[in-house]
Amino acid sequence: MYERKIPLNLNCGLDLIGEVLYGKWKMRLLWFIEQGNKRPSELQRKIPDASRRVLNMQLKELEGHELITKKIYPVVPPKVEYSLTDFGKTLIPVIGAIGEWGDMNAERLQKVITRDAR
Amino acid sequence: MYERKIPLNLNCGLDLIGEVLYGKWKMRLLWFIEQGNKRPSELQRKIPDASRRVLNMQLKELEGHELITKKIYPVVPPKVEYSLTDFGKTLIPVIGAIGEWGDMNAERLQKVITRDAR
DNA sequence: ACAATAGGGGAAATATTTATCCCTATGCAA
DNA sequence: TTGCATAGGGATAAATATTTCCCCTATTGT
Repeated sequence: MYERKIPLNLNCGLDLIGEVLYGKWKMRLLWFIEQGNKRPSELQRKIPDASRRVLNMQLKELEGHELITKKIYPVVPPKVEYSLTDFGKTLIPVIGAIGEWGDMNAERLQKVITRDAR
Repeated sequence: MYERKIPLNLNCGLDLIGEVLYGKWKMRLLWFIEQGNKRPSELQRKIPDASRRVLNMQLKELEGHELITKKIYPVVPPKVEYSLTDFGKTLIPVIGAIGEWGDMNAERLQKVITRDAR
């Protein structure tokens, strides 16, 4: 995959959750899966700004971290469905809280983010 | 600073909060500032794994996003104190929830993260 | 024969983020 | 007088993340 040069920090809860939740699209993936968008193509439509490749990679990582499971139906054309694990489900309220704060403060955030153009 | 090539996504709450909270150390910075560690050197001691440079940069971004304020005392040697803004304070419960989930699931997270060595 | 569908992945190029190194300045203590 | 603490920043290198491009699977329909 990729050999890390800088050791992971796994000291506190924030470090740990960061390891499984960093990745530009991971929270959205979990969120949309929870909402019933189980198939890869659905997820890709929900998140059109992400490249297909990266969604696959992040899905695989989420699976490796036991937050989702992948079910492959042996049919043609292929059919795949992702679901949250029980573990993954416990993360939904947290993601909900995060998104809610963002929504509640959307205007102000828009302003401060676009101000310094970055 | 840095000229972005890929446009920002600012569609939903998750995008927005991501813009202000991504950055390896930002959540910890906010957290520690809230705990009363106001001076840069204190923060650096609290987060020894981060390079000094990056902490400064991320602090500056947090300031630009109106989550913290910076007070410079005109003394020598220099003294600087950061504080959360009212806006920043509203983020603390969210960060708390995130860290708490990480702490609660620390063992399991340790396991799944280190398993695939990355 | 060929396109369309649905899912996936290797390799290389880009983008972005962090780290490293070196330099500024002042006052105090050993 | 050297060293340390305090705060900060430029330049550059390295690490990591994401995107782009192209290819592969197998079947069904035209």
